[in-house]
Amino acid sequence: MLLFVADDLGPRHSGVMDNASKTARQRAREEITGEIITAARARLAEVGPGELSLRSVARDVGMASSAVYRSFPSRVDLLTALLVEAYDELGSATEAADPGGAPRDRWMAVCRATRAWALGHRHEYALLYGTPVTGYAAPQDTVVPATRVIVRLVQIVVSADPTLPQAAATFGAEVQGAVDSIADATGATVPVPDPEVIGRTLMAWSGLFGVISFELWGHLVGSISDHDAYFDQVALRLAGDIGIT
Amino acid sequence: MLLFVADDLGPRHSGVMDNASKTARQRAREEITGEIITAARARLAEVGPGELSLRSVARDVGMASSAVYRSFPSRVDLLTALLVEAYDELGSATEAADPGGAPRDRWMAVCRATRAWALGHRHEYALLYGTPVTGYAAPQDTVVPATRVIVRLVQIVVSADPTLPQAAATFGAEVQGAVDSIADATGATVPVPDPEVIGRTLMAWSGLFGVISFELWGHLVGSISDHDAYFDQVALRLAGDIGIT
DNA sequence: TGTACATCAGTGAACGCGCGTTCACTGATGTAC
DNA sequence: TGTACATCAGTGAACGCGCGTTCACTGATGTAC
Repeated sequence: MLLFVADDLGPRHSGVMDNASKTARQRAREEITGEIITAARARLAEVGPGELSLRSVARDVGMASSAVYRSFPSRVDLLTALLVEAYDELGSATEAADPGGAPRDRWMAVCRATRAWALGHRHEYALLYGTPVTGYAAPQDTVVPATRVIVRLVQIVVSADPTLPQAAATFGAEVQGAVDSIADATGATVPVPDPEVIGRTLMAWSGLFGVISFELWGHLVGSISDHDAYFDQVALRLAGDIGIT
Repeated sequence: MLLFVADDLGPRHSGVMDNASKTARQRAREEITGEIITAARARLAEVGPGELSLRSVARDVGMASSAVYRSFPSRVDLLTALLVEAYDELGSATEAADPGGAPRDRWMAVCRATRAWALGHRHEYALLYGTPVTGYAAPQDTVVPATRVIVRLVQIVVSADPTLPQAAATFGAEVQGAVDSIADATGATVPVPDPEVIGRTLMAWSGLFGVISFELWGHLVGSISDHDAYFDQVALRLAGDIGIT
């Protein structure tokens, strides 16, 4: 997964000033930047990220297309902002859906919430997990929200049982980068999980996105009649794979 | 998965005439259509399917853009032809990679071949399994090659053991569409597998595409250091899930 | 086998479009004294 | 508190681009007699 480091995306994300000390100009600026992002996300209900045009967004907001450049230096910066927002919203949605309690219930709830968000925001999902927009490389120096869901899943797996029931440990050193990232993301407030746990969670994670993508991109059409039931069965099986029963 | 039914895509695919009875015009026509497809696929080495333009292809072939319309009535028909070619090539690649013998070896070989093809043809992979190109719905009345890989996988699973070792049967009626499709595709030359086998294979199948997509779209960057080893471990685990040990 | 007409492949110009980005501008907001 | 200048947000026109598709055309290939 791509990991991001916070970068300056304009006042909206810098968040160092309290509202009182902001000038009217700054507040107006943030507001309009917010409107642009809102309009852009609304646009994503209709078209995919590759087709999202700055001009159409400007039109929806009711301003000259050139004015958008006061908030975003280019189209890809707008896309980056959308990416960050989407990761954050997905993160919030899954965290809100986590009921606590039995690991299996937590696991299923988070999986279902992820799918529900994807179904409800297909183009934003595509922005995050679909074919990357050409000419656009998600900047290394962006944000951590990309890790929110996986971090939560790892916690659930750990809460189930740190000693995984499966036979041999199969994930080792090649997963160390993920271990480090997650340690960073959780700010070491949580014991850093074992590479084996991370490896298996990562695998379940990509399996989860496999099913969701297949459903979303129409690859189940004609094969599966009850998508909800199918998804639940897959999610259950993924849970079993990582020692949640 | 999307299933296609053969449709007329011009002389190249109709294949009813033997070469002798074709006029020079028809042969020239097929040749040029082939050149267009070849050039278009070459173009897909550079840009994604959404950015593939008819004019760029015509330029590469060295003809007027309007001439392309003699072979394809519109841009999406070109895309459809590419889709069919790509499915076919992936199908051939995986079938060629199948060594026969032990189910586990066959399974791993087919999985690795799928990944290798994806890594070597990322934009064609994206055309098949990535975010669908906007405004483009793969026509219902197209081809069967989309099923070639999954059919092969099902055969491998069946060859391993028709009575799956796993506990409860979890896939039932909702998978009947897939059972029918696969029965159609194999032309009933093979006993139609159980819904349970199909369901689990389908699940492993989407898991497979989950890992491949994650790798391809850059979601493993910074987390996994050895992509080959990681993939093998995932493929092995998927094999275990469907009773291949 | 040769001629007369019909068919079709490919050309090149054109239409109309929407795009990202730049730029000189105006008017309003902010700042220093 | 008031004035003079600097800063900045948003405008509207423009640049240059590549796109999908259409259309009247020409020359070559095919067909009927």
